[in-house]
Amino acid sequence: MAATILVVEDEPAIQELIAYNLKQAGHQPLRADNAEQAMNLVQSALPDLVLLDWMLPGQSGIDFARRLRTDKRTRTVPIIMLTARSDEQDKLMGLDAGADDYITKPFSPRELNARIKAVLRRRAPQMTDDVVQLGGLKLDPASHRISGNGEPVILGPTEFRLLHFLMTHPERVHSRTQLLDQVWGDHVFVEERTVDVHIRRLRKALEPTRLDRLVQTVRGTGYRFSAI
Amino acid sequence: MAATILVVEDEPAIQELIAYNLKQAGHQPLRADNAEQAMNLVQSALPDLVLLDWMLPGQSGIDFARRLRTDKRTRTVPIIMLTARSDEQDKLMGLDAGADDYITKPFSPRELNARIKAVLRRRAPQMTDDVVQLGGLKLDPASHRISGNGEPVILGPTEFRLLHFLMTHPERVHSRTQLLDQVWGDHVFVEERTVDVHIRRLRKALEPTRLDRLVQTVRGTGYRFSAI
DNA sequence: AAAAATGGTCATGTGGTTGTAACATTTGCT
DNA sequence: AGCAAATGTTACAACCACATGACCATTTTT
Repeated sequence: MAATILVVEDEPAIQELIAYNLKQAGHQPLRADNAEQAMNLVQSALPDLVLLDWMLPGQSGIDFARRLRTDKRTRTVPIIMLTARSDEQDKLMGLDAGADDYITKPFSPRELNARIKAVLRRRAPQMTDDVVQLGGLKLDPASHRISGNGEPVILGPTEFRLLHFLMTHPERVHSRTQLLDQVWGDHVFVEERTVDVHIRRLRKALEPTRLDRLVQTVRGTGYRFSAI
Repeated sequence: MAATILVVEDEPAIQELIAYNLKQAGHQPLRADNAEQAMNLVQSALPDLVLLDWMLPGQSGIDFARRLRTDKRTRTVPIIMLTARSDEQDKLMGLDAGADDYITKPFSPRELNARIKAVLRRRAPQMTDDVVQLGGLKLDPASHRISGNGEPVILGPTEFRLLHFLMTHPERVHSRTQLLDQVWGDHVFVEERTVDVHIRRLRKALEPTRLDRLVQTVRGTGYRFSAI
């Protein structure tokens, strides 16, 4: 897991409860009481997921969701709406505003965690700690171990994240820019060609297991992980 | 086990019965008839678990649970709700207020003990008295003794708790923050690097048995206990 | 009260990690 | 074939994370 999750909730008790549960589940909660505060936090550090209360003082939750969806940088951040009403209309509006899921209060911590995991699995699988097994390679985020054809593979931190992302998004080409955004993170200023170097290091580490062939170059476009 | 368990129950007969059973199971019961009394007890000595009656005179059980969850110091204390109703709605609200489990009256001592053990194990496996044996290391919480390959290992209190946590959560990387939360307690303000020092002390104590290799560094992420 | 144990912080050294540049090689195209 | 663009490969310097020992304050034991 270990995702950074922004909680936008004006009720202190509920905010506290949610933050506590997120921490227990291994996430890192960021808190905001209103949309403006949330916007500032998003500006400085892009969260991996947003838990957004429907009813907020000032700008409403839906408006905030729409703003997130408008900006290119924040467009892909998953959003889960928290709502007190179980009204179908609200659900539709929330989903229309770009929410990935919504939870009706009151909800149990168990349900919250389940939905967060589901959304992350769908939108950012490299954030979960599910074991990824593909083409003879096995990557276990929890124990931070990799094995290829049974043999252990040793990687540096960056190569580990890179491989994890590639394995959770296989059979599709990623441009260098996309890889920088996803693996290095937002707000990082690094040369594009640096990706090449890390791809090289990754391949080199995989060579002993002959699994370096899984990391493929697509000339003019980027790189791809393919088990086929 | 040997946990300190706070029983909040207004019915004297039931309180007595529960306290007796807890004592039989090796726990140390603290008793309170109402929320205020319970709050005082919690203030003076933090229990390892709270058994909380749903129906209380004055402040209700749920409110008390919420108060426990709000205060930083008591946030992590597991709560088991005792309820006469078997209503599904109540179950959800109890969990929402932060309860870890609930038992419907009437219940058998056996069921109570099972749930207590389960909650303690789930919430904090390192709190139970079960002997942990892994990779040639044997840690006995009850006698507070450790042996590596048959030879006794002497540890300070913090190193003991650290090793206990690591051994009950093996094959998985823990960040310094997680270790501080789990081993030191999350209301403590300590430098992250302090973890390094205690890892060092733990390793040093394990060196004579050559078992220090079980405590592994995962650069950029944290530490891992691995018997593999 | 003295002695010992414990716990947290800091300074320092070391080795791993990272980004970049420079050069080599491959690829696609005319 | 010859050329230009894209990618592979290597070397390296700066940086960062970790290990380690020392130190001091505090607590516990004697």
